[in-house]
Amino acid sequence: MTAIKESSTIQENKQYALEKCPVTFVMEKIGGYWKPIILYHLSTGDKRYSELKRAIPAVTEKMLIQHLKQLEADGLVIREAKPVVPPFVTYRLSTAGNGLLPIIDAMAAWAFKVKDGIYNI
Amino acid sequence: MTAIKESSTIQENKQYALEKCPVTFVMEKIGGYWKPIILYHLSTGDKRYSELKRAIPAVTEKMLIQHLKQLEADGLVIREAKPVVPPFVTYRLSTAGNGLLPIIDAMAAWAFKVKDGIYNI
DNA sequence: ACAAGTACTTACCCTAAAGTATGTAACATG
DNA sequence: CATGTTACATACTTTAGGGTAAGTACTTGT
Repeated sequence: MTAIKESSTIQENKQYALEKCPVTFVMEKIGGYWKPIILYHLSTGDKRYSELKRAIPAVTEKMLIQHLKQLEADGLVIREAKPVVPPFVTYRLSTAGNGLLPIIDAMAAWAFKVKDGIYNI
Repeated sequence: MTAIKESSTIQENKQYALEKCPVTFVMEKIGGYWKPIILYHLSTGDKRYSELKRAIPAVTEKMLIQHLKQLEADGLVIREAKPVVPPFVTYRLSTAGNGLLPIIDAMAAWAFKVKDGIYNI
C-alpha cells in the first residue's frame, strides 16, 4: 500500500471517475500489472503464497504481497493462515472475486479475437 | 503519446504480462482513467471532440486527445475530420471498439452488484 | 552452528502517466 | 481589426506505481 497524497488533482479526478464510471471502479480493483494475473491463477483454485510466486516468476515479492493485500482489503480474495512454522498461507477468491470471472472471460475472449485477427486491427 | 524508455525492467515486465495474460492486454487498451469513460460516451453514438469535452468536464484537453489518439492508434475508435473551418471532427467506435462493449457491460454489472451490496464487501 | 524454507516488511529509487499552462491555424462575425 | 470557435500541440511539473535490495521470525534438516 503506497502512501497517497490527499487532495491532489489526480486524486480528485479519480474520485470523479470512480463515481461517474462503473468501469473505472472495476479498473481500480483489478488494475495494476499483476492483479489480473493473480486473479487468473486463483481462478483455478486456492494457492499458497509460494505457489503464486513460482507460478508468476517475473513478479517481485513486494508487488505480489502488495497486490494480494490490496485484493484482500477489497474483499476479492480471502487469506487463510495456518498457525504453523514454517507459515502456511493460502489465498482464494471470495464470492465477489468469483463474480469478476465473467469479466475476465469477456476480456480474454476479446483479446483472442484481436490476436486471431477477427477485427482488422 | 508519451515517450517511453526502451529496456527498462518495467517495460520488460509489461511485455511479459502482455504475452502471458490476455486480461493485461485488454487493460493496456482501456486502462487510463479516462479511456473507459470516453468509450462509454462513444458507445451511445458518435461524438464531436467538443461534445466529449463537455460530456466529461473533469478531463483536461491534453488527456482527452492523448487518449483519443491512443484509442485511434489501437484501432478502437475512428476519427473523421471534415475539412472545414472551424474544424469538425467526430469520433466513433470501430468494430473492435464495439467488441469491447460486452466487457464494459460485464464490468458495470459487477460494479453495480458491489454497490448494491449483493456481495458483502 | 549454519543454511534453507516460508511469508512477509521496509527503505529507497526510477519511470510512466497524469496535470498545468500556454500556444497554434484558419476562418466567421461584430 | 479584434474576438471567438474548434481541434489540437507542446514544454514543464507532479504523483502514483512499480522495481531493487535487503532484512525479519521461527523452525527443520545436516
